[in-house]
Amino acid sequence: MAVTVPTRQRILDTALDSFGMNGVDGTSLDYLARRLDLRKQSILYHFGSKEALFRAVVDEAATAFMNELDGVVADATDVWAQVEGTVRVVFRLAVRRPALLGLLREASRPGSEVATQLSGRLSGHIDAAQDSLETALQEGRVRGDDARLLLFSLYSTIVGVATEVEVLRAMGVEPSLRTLAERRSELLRFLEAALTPAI
Amino acid sequence: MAVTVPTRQRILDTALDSFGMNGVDGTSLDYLARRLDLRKQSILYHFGSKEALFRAVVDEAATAFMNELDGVVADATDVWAQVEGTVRVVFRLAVRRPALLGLLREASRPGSEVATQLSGRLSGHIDAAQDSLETALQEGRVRGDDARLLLFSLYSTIVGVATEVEVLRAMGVEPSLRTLAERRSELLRFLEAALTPAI
DNA sequence: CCGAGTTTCTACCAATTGGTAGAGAGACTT
DNA sequence: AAGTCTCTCTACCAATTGGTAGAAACTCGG
Repeated sequence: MAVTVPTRQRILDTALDSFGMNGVDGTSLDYLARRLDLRKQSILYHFGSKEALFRAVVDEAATAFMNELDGVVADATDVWAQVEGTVRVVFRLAVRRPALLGLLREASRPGSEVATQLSGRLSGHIDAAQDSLETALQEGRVRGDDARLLLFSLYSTIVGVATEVEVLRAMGVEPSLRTLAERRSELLRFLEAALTPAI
Repeated sequence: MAVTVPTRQRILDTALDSFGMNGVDGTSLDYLARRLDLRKQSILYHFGSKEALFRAVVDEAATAFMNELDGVVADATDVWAQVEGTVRVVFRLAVRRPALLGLLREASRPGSEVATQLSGRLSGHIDAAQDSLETALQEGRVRGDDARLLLFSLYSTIVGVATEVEVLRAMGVEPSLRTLAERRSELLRFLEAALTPAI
């Protein structure tokens, strides 16, 4: 049986895709409506304005991202397993849902107004990760001083390596499933070295 | 004596600033003209189209970025000194010319058409860095396998930590000169650990 | 079958977009 | 003084932007 997706959800999905791939400014309501085989007024009926639509999409993206991470953190026994899991999740998203990562990039642009909103939605996860990193630091299982800044370095590295495909191309590596896998294992060795305490 | 900057250069500077801070789609020619106290037709006289202006700005940004890096690489005696220098340069830019880093981010967006152009302008530097990293790897002075992928990890980490201010804010760290300095030393320890060969 | 939501539509709108055509101003050469 | 070259201007333009007003379909309980 053909399950019909509610219009509101279809709009959210298509907007997430286009906002993530072409940017918010690079996406017009008319373009979205065309892709959805709708009139833009129907979009405006569901989400009063383009701004409001963007905010809803950011919320959707934050939820999707958290859901992906949730499974990982639940299974993880120690910090290193959490790092490995996060890498796995982010790289899977880079393949299956690049628009999702693109949207996070868009929403976390310096000076972005939705950034605070995004922060709020993710703060729970961030705090949890920070706590477990803090503990590992105190017990000497991980190298480093400041848990927050260490977490920040980890995040920047993982997301950067997974998403900066154009920089990679500039280095003469054509993005593909194989080079992505190589990138991933190189990244894991990199992070392991960065986190392993000096003997 | 008041040195008058040529109009063409003024346009480039203002466009670099606005493209980097608000994005290309978020910058209209009229807005640029207003900031320059000009009519947009004058902008179009100097750079046939907005596309062409963007390409010129990318070129300008690539040159500026390379000039900043040049001094560092020239003085650097070994790989670690190069890394340290690159961190210094990128962090200085994050303070003094955030728009420049913003523009590189804009130009290196996945699927960007100017990305190839940017690559071309930076390929010399990339190759040089890769070579010196390759040598260090072979001599065992640095941990790792693939010089290209290692360089890519390094770049992603450095630029990410220097520019992802909204993510940092999400972690409860308000960006300021002091926290920037802390971020920088944490990053250096992080990178040092990641690059130091196992004993 | 009927009325009340709910949803999507047509018909507009003012403002803004990037871009063209061509006039005029200033400087420099001859 | 005349002509030429460089540059900035006014005057437009068609297309597109996000958004409003209100009519037409739907769906569904009574």
